[in-house]
Amino acid sequence: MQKSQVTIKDIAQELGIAISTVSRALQNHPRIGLKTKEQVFEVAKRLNYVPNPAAILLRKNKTYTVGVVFPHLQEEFFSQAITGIEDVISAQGYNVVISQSRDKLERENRAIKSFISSRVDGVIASISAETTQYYSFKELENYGIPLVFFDRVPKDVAVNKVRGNIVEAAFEATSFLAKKGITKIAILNGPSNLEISNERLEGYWKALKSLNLSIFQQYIKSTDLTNEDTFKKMEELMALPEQPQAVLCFNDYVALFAMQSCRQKGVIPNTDIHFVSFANLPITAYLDNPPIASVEQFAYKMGEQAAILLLKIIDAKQDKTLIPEEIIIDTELIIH
Amino acid sequence: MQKSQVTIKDIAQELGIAISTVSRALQNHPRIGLKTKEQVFEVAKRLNYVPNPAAILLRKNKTYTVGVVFPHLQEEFFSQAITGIEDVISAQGYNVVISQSRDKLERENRAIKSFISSRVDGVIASISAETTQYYSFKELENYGIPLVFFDRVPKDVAVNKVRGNIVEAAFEATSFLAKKGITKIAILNGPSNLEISNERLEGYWKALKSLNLSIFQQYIKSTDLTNEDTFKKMEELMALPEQPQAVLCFNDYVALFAMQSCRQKGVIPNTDIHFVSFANLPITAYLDNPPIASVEQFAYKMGEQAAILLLKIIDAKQDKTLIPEEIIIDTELIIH
DNA sequence: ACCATGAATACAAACATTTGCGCAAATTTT
DNA sequence: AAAATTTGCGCAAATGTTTGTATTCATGGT
Repeated sequence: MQKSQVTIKDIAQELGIAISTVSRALQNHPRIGLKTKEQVFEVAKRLNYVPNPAAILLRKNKTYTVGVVFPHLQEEFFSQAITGIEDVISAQGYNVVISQSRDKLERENRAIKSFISSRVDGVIASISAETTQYYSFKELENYGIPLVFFDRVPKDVAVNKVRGNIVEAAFEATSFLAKKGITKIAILNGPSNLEISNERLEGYWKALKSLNLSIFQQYIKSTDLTNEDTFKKMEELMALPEQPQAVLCFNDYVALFAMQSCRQKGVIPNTDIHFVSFANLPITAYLDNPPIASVEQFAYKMGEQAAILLLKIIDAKQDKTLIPEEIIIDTELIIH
Repeated sequence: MQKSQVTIKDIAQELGIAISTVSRALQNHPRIGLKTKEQVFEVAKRLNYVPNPAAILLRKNKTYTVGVVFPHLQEEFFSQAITGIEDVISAQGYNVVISQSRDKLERENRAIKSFISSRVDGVIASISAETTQYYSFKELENYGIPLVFFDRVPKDVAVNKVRGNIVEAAFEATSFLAKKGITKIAILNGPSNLEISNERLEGYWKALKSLNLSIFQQYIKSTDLTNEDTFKKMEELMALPEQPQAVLCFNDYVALFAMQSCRQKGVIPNTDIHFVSFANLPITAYLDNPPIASVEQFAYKMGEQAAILLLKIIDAKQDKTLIPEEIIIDTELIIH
């Protein structure tokens, strides 16, 4: 009972017409008569015809597939984004293939290589914590595969990107703390090769500056996003002679881990040291003692926008005049 | 600089040999001379040749792609499993395309239809909370597409499945509570069309029985896994004249939400009412007050096993004598 | 009666690859 | 030295679909 062998040839034979006529009929081509079309559709349904994607792909040179490479699926920020991407993409008849870099450059490169050899129509990428050069992404460009960066984007202007308004968000978050009368504010940032880390720092810096607060170099830490390093950097902050009263964390996961680090040292999170972070993930809703505020980045919406942009580029692929686009999604500081 | 057009024809032309020779050389066919092979590989590398998957697919009728349809990516249990699947699958040169059913039957059906029309080589599925009939899955079978069920599996014996030893786990979890001297143990289960719900109930039931504890019908509740319903069912439990002292929850998410429900009513989780759950997700590591114990199901390992099984079936596809296999992964009760 | 027009359909090439078969030349066996 | 086998490679068909061009047939205008 292998139905999969039915081709347009079978339909053509059944009706005694040409293969090309069947093909055009199925595509609703205007040059095919109405009755012929009806007959074709009837037979197609009866024989349980399913078009062979390989043949279509071969002819059209299009896979109707987009690749997504993100650092982690486990992080809700990314899985929410994927949901947004999937919704948009699949509504247009495309498929999504997902790879995780696990913040390793080597895995990221492998994923992209695989995208190239499977000839995806486009790629959405959020670079790994290790990525400092963009060789693989240049390869994509060489093969003419459209690319949209997501959240973790390169500094480079000449690329398509969808990102949050992080500088503004960090400014707001820092100001929020300062307005509570807190003056000793530290930042537990991400790795500096990620532009979103620099943006956080910039917003933090601007806020302190505008409020005439002094900036201490010791209050500025970066974690490589591993739990161990986050733990260590938080300990360093606590060990300072002037322990900070608040910490602005790279994201909720960093915040949660930093808070654990606190507890181990007998420091009570959000009482002794206040935490504010980025992402505002649903899991924080389950906590009795979440960060006192978190920047909502609307991951789902960001994903949607990235997908829409990518599809737009794919559709306009022949148009070489297309210039790279940057979409910035506004954030919102949520007080818990 | 569109390199993507390089075909074996170009390589053949460059070397002045036949296309078929190039094809065989690249496949390391024994009938091709060593020097020819070397030349072919050299030119292939130089021209940056990438095989066209569409053409291969068309000839071989194989996509080197497997479809995965899971209820949610957001749930760490599933994203961990996907990581396991991805690791195994991609090591064998396959790709993974992922769809989320969001616990909706209609989305599940759509995903499977899409898998059929994109001609995936196999499917791994964890059924939605709504699934009671398996029409779509039967379709897969009709098309001869191998299928492995994962975690949320049908009762049906005649299917391939990978699942945890849930009856045993529920028995252990319930016994654990009883041994603490707790006698009034409720269960906040998942929907009854999921076999894993029934298994939990069975283990719960057996444990109470073996300990000579009585079973109260009011202590047995099912949630449809939406937060609202979980909330409601937990409230019902609390409103009972004999409030339970402990609740065995379907999974960590249900537990966390039930615990929130407690707090709203002024009931202190794990003091007034103890919680034990399934999944033992990493997020519980971030909580100050997690369920007192959780059943580790080794999602990553389960994913690996499912992928291994699926690949095995794909490889043995011609062998019609293959009988459905059931892989059971042992669980472990983790005390927090 | 003749040509132009247009509709409806047929023909065939093209897409990139695999593979059965065949044909030489080279090597081994008798 | 003839026969048999092996080695190395080319030819061409086949996979299922799309699409440019050709063909047929009828209609209508002159």
